[in-house]
Amino acid sequence: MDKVLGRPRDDAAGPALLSAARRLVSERGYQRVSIQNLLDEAGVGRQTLYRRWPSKAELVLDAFLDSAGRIPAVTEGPILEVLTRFLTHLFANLNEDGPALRSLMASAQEDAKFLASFRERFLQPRAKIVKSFLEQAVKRRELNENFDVDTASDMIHGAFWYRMLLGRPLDAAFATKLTTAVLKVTE
Amino acid sequence: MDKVLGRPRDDAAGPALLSAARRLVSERGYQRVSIQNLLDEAGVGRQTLYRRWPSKAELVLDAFLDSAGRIPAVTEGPILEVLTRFLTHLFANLNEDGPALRSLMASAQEDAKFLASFRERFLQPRAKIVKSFLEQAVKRRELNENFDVDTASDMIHGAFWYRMLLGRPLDAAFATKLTTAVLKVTE
Amino acid sequence: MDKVLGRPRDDAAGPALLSAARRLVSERGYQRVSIQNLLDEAGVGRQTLYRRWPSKAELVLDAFLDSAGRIPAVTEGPILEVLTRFLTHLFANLNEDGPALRSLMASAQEDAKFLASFRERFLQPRAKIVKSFLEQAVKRRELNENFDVDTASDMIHGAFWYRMLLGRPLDAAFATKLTTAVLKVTE
Amino acid sequence: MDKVLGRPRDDAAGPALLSAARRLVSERGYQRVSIQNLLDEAGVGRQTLYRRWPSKAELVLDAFLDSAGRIPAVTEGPILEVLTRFLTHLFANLNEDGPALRSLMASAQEDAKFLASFRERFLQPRAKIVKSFLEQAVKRRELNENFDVDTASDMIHGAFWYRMLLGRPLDAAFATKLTTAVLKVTE
DNA sequence: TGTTAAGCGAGACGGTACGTCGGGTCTTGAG
DNA sequence: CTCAAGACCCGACGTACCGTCTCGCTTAACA
Repeated sequence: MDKVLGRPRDDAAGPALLSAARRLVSERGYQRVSIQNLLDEAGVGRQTLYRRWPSKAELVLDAFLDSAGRIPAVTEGPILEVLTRFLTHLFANLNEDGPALRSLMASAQEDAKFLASFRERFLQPRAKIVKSFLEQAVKRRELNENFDVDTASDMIHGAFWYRMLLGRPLDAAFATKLTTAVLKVTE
Repeated sequence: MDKVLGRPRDDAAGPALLSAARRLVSERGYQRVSIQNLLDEAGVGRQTLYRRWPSKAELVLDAFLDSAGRIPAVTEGPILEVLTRFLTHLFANLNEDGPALRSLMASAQEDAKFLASFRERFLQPRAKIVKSFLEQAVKRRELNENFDVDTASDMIHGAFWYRMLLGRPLDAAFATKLTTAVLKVTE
Repeated sequence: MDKVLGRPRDDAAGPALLSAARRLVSERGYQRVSIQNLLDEAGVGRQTLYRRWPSKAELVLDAFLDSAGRIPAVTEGPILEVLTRFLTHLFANLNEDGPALRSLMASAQEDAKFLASFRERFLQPRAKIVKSFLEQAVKRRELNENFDVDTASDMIHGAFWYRMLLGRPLDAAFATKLTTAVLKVTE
Repeated sequence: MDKVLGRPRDDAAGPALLSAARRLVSERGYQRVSIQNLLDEAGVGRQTLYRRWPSKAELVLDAFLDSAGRIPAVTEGPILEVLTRFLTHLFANLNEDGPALRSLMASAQEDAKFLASFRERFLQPRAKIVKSFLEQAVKRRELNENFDVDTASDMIHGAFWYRMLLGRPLDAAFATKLTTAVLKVTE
């Protein structure tokens, strides 16, 4: 099974492209990195990239996919603390990756296929974490059973993306204000 | 004192470009409209555009600037109604202009100067309307005096931009949910 | 050696451009043919032209390089006849290619590098033919051994270019007058 | 008659443009001087130029018209001397004006109307001088009565233009060689 | 003295061409 | 079948000129 004819794929090529993407996009910004730049940096041929990703956007998405992904999703403690801690860590990571994420969101606006990828692979997983926090809090009666988890999630992610896209700072203070405001809803 | 040397600019050229931009971008989408398309549609020379706007993005921003700007900012009635009414109208207008606005937000992510324009000329004026609603409600004790107007505004605009950028629907139902959630804060 | 990395150049593209250049320049004249016209006619991309030639002038030079090059350089017979026959054929060919050659000479006046190309690749080879005729005639004592071959060549080519650049006719009659005058020098 | 309504033309504007043309074209070369450069240099409006000349080429032609025009057409002495003296002076003047004249000849190749001007106003007058030398020499039996004045003139001017257009030197030595060769014809 | 009309500098106008750049596809020979 | 290399077609971009036009002002001759 799994007959593999011909020369096997170079296992190093993919990672080389991912790290090239991370490095160059962090340095210069998404738009100012051309595909040729990535190929040169990774020492890789053109087709080798297109064999693995359909576009620059998808490659860069993969390169930054684990951004803010290693956030310790500690569930213990009151929901206010849990959420604030999560957002604080999230925001801290954005100092580095924020610019790339903004560019990815921008690319998604002109390419429906990429928007779908971006939602499914990046945004929804992060939304689910927040929703699960809230759902657990509802379950253990910390939040009212009528609490609108979906809208709350939209408001949290919306507010943070909105500020990020506008180039406004995201810090611990804002994390606190945000969670406080969202959770007050059920007070 | 406002020296007016040389042939005066053609008063019709600017509007012609603006309406060309509005028309073409609405039809085909921002990315699929080239500068040449705009020139042809407006019947105008290349320099005439570059004399007035530094980029396609700035022109299109101007073209869609009054989008959702004619929304009846009626202040009367309870804040919940006022805000819901405002957002419902706003969302209704976005069926037409939404795609263009998404493209403008995207352009702003790769061009700091344009982001500044976009914030000052488009986003902030709209944010001010919402904030003034909330401030008036605070003043007349409809909302608690500790109500965090700024964060509430970020959550409202954030949630709506977030949904729009993700291609999710913006309708009256969401307007209601959103205002309800935000205002519950002071209950 | 002669490393051949990457996709080889399309052997058809160059000839397609050359024949497009020949066809269009002959029809409309050099100035009225844009680079885009050539690309469209040849069914070729922009870079494909710029990869092969640095300018329109160089391409057109190549296209007309063999113009008047297939002239039967028959050496037999008295020098007067040889030269007259050569010039008559040369002039006959210029009905078609004259306009292009005039444009090339014009282009050469504003571009030193192109002038060098034009001299080396077009003018000097043609000058050599005439000089060799005269040198052979000197060698076989048909012309005086003091005969100034270089100046004679300048006068012949000068007279013909001068008339051509001035839009005056070049016919068999002029060929005869010219050779007669030049050769009388040693009578 | 000659009713002159309206503001009279500024007598200084024409000369200002002529001298601007002379100065700039001598410095940078014809092609690298734009019409705007000429206007700026002359401190003159666009329409003021176009009211006087139909094109840059015509203006520059006027600017360099008297080039080599002040050559002392001394008729005395043997034709060889007369002609050599004339050409030597002519060539001496070309060190300065040669580049401009080459550009004018180039412009004439793409513009039939300008070619006519250039012939009539520049080339023919100079050709006439040479022809009159030769005709006088024929009249006084210094040259054979069958001497082909027209062809000789073409060869002289042709040879000198040819060398000039090819960027080859024009000096007293060449003047001598040229006249010697041409006049040998009747020996 | 006031009117008329052309000239003036300035600069905007519609066009056209240019050379560069980037994107995604295709095609070599080598591995 | 993959690899690096690099050619292919396409099309957008911003710049630079060109020759025409239009503004408010100036300069005379005419009324």
